[in-house]
Amino acid sequence: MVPAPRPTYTVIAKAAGVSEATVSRVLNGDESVHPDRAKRVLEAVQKLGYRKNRVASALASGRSGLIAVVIDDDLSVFSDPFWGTVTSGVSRVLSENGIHTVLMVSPVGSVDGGVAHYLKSGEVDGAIFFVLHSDALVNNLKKTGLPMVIAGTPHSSLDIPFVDTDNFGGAYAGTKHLINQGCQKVAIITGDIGTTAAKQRLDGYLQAFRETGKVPAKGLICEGDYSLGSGMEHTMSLLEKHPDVDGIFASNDLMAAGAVTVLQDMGKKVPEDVKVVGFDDALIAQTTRPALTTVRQDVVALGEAAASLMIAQLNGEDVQPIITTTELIIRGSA
Amino acid sequence: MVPAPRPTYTVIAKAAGVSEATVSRVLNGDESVHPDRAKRVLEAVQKLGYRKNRVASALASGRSGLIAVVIDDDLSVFSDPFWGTVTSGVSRVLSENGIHTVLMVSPVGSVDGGVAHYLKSGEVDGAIFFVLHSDALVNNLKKTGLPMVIAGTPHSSLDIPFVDTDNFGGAYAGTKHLINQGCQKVAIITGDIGTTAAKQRLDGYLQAFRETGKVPAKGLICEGDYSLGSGMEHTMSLLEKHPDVDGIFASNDLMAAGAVTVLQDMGKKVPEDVKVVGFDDALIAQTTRPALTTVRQDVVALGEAAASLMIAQLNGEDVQPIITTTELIIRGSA
DNA sequence: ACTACCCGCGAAACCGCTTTCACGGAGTCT
DNA sequence: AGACTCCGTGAAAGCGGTTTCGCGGGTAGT
Repeated sequence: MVPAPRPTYTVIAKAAGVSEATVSRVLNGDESVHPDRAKRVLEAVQKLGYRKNRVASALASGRSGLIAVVIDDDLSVFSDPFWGTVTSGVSRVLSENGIHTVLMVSPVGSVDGGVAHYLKSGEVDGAIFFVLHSDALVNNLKKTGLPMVIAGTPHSSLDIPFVDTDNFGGAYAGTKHLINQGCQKVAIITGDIGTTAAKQRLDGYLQAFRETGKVPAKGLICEGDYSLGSGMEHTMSLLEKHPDVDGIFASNDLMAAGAVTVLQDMGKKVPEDVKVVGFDDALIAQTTRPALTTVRQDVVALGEAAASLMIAQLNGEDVQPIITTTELIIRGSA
Repeated sequence: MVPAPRPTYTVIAKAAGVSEATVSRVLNGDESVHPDRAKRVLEAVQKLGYRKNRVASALASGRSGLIAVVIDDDLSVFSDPFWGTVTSGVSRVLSENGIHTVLMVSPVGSVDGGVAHYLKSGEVDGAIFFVLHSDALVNNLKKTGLPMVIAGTPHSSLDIPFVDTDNFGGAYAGTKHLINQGCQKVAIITGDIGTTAAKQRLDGYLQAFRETGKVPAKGLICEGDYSLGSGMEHTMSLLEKHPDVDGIFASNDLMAAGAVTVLQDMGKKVPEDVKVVGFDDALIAQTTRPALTTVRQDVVALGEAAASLMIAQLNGEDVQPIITTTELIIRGSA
């Protein structure tokens, strides 16, 4: 069976007794059409069940109604619920504005790869980047005038709008909490230090540390990579080199969970002997025993902020970076 | 700065000394063009850095090069790493085939909602559905001839290709393992029973149970919803009503993790007093103590299978449903 | 050598919508 | 009353490809 042929402007125009140009005006919210005619058009649209062909519309207008969400990585990032959640926040806000989300999960290595081509091809009206490993592409793309938003803080200081969690403040608060609870020797297990978020969290830790008047001993700063395994390994070597560690700030909950597990395996009690603070308030924070004290970030809000920054740009508005606040959630681990 | 205007067929045709029609033929792999001319075209394309405008191409050919991934739900589903992983598998395979993925995260309630309109509008060449709560839309869409793939088993028997994990077999194996380990009273915490996967897993459990010659006591079947919280609650009430439960099969790892946590909080030892088996082999399965014995499903493969089924359909091939196998991963919890 | 056929290729129509441009009529100004 | 603006509107020219159609020349058949 042949799918029912969809009506076109020609049909609507005829039915409403106006020209196609007028139909277009009405359908695009041009105020200058006489209300009576507009009404006739709308009725015809209604009656004939007309729906605009977005492809044709895109070709003629140069606006595709599509925004790319580019995740600079492979499967591993996306299997992290974090980005899934951000993405769905983005998708929801955009679709409320009649824009669809095109997903691109791929390493964005070169300025000349497939993703770059696609973004330059004008097929999308803008791009939102997650987990940028390098600013090269974004920097290059800036010249094309493509509206962009970066989720996470860019490495270099580009004047491209971005949204990010207050990593510094969150880490500061988390570390401060450990200190306030009486910890004398607080270590940090950082995330992948190639990411700005990890650096910022480290800075927050250092800041809190400095305020105590002490200098963080070497060896208290362990460079992890956000994985469960790295949380475990670093905790283990930490206990060897610094058996008197009594506080660990982990840059995410997964590593914090790893830390708790190892600590307990090594006979340390949490939080009595060693206190642990995580970051994210992921689900896992609730399943460890004791449950994790952690720095909560509002992930959905992050996605929504990214989307709204994009919408604002598409509307030609000036935009400022958005930093979302964190909240210290106190549970059993510290 | 104005973005460099991209060359069009007109330019390429002129440069290669052929007609636009020939350029189109060459670029679409029409064999009938003389090799020499084809070569000239290709050289011109190369030299001028030509890239086809997919929008124009879509309008003229009626093929958009876009596949929709429709997730019939709100944010909650996508925050589950499971679907994020499937999605990235889909996205990768599709993009290898020059197709982009449009993401739609939205309840697909009606046959007449926004998502339905979009899918009917011809903007996408096909649709892949996740977490279908109802077959209504799919059934309706079938008439339009839109190629579709369902990830997960459809509720009714539609002849729409689907990909799914062997839920029944996995649950059967998981339950059987509990029984083989000596469990006398095995309960199940199901997933959202509105999903076919949850039903199939329940069936697998029942099958294993029946083979023991016993009938599962009422109250041993707890209707959960895949959330951590429901795993915890059901385990709690289970322990009240059936203190002698010695095995729990949870329909996913999240609930299994909740179960383990609660069991331990209530003073039960896992696996000595109660054994627990999960499903998915999600990351969380490795972070509980003891780590979860669970039924692993290959999530990436599922996404890839869905994508390849779609590609096959687009190529006009006949396709059969794909059921991917599961594997019992034995860890500490059972 | 003459007609019939096939094949590679270009001209031109077309996909469905947007947007420029110019026109006619109403309203304004002198 | 005549000249001038302003405004709503339709005709038509694109947007950048794809595809049909038919032409001209080469091959084959008789």
